[in-house]
Amino acid sequence: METTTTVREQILDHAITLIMLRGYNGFSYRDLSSLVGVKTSSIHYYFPSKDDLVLEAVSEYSKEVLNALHAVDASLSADAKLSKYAKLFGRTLGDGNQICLCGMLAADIESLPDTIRQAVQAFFKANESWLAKVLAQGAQEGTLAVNGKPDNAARALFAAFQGSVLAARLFHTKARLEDVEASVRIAR
Amino acid sequence: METTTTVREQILDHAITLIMLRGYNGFSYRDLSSLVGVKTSSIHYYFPSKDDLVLEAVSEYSKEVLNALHAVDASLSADAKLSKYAKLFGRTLGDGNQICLCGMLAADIESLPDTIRQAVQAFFKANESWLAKVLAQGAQEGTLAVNGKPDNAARALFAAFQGSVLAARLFHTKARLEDVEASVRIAR
DNA sequence: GTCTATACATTGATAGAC
DNA sequence: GTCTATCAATGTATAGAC
Repeated sequence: METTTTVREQILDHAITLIMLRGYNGFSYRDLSSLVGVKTSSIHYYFPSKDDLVLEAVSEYSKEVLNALHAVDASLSADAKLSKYAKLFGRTLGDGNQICLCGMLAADIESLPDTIRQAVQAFFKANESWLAKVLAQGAQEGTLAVNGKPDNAARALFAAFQGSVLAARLFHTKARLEDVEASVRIAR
Repeated sequence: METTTTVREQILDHAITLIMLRGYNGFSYRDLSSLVGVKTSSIHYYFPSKDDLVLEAVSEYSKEVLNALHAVDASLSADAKLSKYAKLFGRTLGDGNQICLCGMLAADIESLPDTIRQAVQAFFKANESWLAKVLAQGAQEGTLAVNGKPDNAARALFAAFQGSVLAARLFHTKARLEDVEASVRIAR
């Protein structure tokens, strides 16, 4: 099957990859130009400013991740759901030393306009709320160790995942992600 | 008392602040030039390349933070030590939307030479090992909820602190740091 | 040590031909 | 839509006078 990929889509995909690798200030239209094979002026045709491009990158990335979360089988046990989540978070790491796009942009947030901040905030909230449900389920099942209220614990857990991909890439090991998973899983 | 501050120290201090605010690719010698009041060529006199400057920034920052950790009263209870740590982590936030310098550089790590990677790794390890001791103490005292081995839990906890300062700045609230503290503190 | 002057590449962005 | 051509601004860095 032949999948048609428009130039616009290629630009956006490579932009997402580059942001996850080097951050907002670490890639340029020229980088995209050589990756996609069109001139920088053509990129400006699709995305007039860099902020336009990044905002769309956040939207696209968020859509993909949230779709993946929604696709997790609701009938699974809480600790199984958490494993899926950890795998999702670590996937990009192995392929190319990338971290979560929204975690990266959170680091770059002081260089970015408010529109992007809001989009990144929305991504954080969606993940935290998904994790809160999983933690609540895990507490009820007795499969996950939840200290305090699920909402608070979910925010702490999401932060731990964000921090752990940073460390995983820094140390070239996925073990850091497993540490986070282990910190809430009840040993059997 | 008159504290003499050399130009070199001023450059380094402002560099640390700027890295914590905008990251490696988000500040320039020109920024430092206008902050310190010397020309960029003078900055090159002290720090020939930007990487030299950043490496020294990591050393200086690490020294300060580790000194602060060492200064925490050893006779305190584990949860009191954890409070001190959280406060330490959140301090820079309030003053100017800064996050941990080494957390920021971990995000920028793909743009940096290996010397800096090693320095950032050392900072991570030192913090994780300090936290591991606190968690072990807390488990014994019954003041902290530690799931699994202290070493693993400490890495997860440090990641949570790193992630939570990102979120705290993103949402303009220190509550995210308190969530992390609450996730390990046993309610009384 | 600090400056002036400058080199030289890269950056995001625009105008206009095709 | 994609290109060529060009822009002004910014980036790190160096040479050499004082």
